[in-house]
Amino acid sequence: MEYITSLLRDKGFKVTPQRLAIYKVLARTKAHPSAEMIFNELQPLYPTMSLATVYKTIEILKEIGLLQVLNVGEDSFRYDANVENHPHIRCMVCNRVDDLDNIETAGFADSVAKLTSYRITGQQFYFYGICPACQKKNDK
Amino acid sequence: MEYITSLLRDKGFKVTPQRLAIYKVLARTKAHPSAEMIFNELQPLYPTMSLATVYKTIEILKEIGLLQVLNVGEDSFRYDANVENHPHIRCMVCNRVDDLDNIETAGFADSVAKLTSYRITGQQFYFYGICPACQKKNDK
DNA sequence: CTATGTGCAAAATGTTTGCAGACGA
DNA sequence: TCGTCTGCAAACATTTTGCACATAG
Repeated sequence: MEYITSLLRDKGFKVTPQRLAIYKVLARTKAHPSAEMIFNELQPLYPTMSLATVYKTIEILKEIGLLQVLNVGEDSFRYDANVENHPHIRCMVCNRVDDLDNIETAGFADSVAKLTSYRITGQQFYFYGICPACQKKNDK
Repeated sequence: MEYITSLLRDKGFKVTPQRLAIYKVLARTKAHPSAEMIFNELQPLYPTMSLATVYKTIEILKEIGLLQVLNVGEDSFRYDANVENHPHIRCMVCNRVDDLDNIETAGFADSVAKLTSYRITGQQFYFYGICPACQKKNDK
């Protein structure tokens, strides 16, 4: 948490309560919230904050490497303060998005580079399915 | 191409010139076009076709399993008439999207299922980088 | 002939932008 | 104090919807 403060300053951005609050929401959760989810969560504490501020802050956090952007096939983007490369899985019923740690995905980039002559800069692995909770609901 | 005709009819959809034309565009290309790209390509031949028709047709083609939807991190979706599961790679400079055949991605789903208790229904692997052509341009 | 499809325009959704006043350094 | 940031409203881009007319079967 002190990290974001000095990182913002180092990169020439000002440290504001809004920016800290938005990052704190992301850092605390594993729910991979969208901009609107972040906005809603902050409403009680920061009733005057606008969605535009959320988007502008996300842009900065992405730029300084404090979050990564996810595209799980919804209309909106989701954000993850865990910037390490790891796969994600979305429940197509309740739309929750979970991390998949413990899945080995390194090594792909090299073979892709050899196969295509692309210079690889990133990767995202997404899985889709039905989460345990939604499976139970449907069984009833 | 005769396949789509009978498939549409079997599923209770009517066969129209627009639907055939849209599918033909998708079936012929490996460029993974967006709705607007499809629309633009059909403009000369079908000047009265509307974007709404493109979207409605895409919805049907997805439903009957003739296309898959891609999310390569852009604001719009892209579509692929190759419905087999295969990874994709996007050039972050020119935004072209290429197929990655010859990359083994099966086997993941099983270990994900075991690890998470999700019932897996699909997966998408995306790579990001710079394509050979754009690398050359930048070197100059 | 009838039900479904098309094309238009309007609406809905998610995101971005411009700008006046607020505030961090 | 000065330059950046916030919050608002308007603009934008993509996709969806409602409806009158057209058309496949």
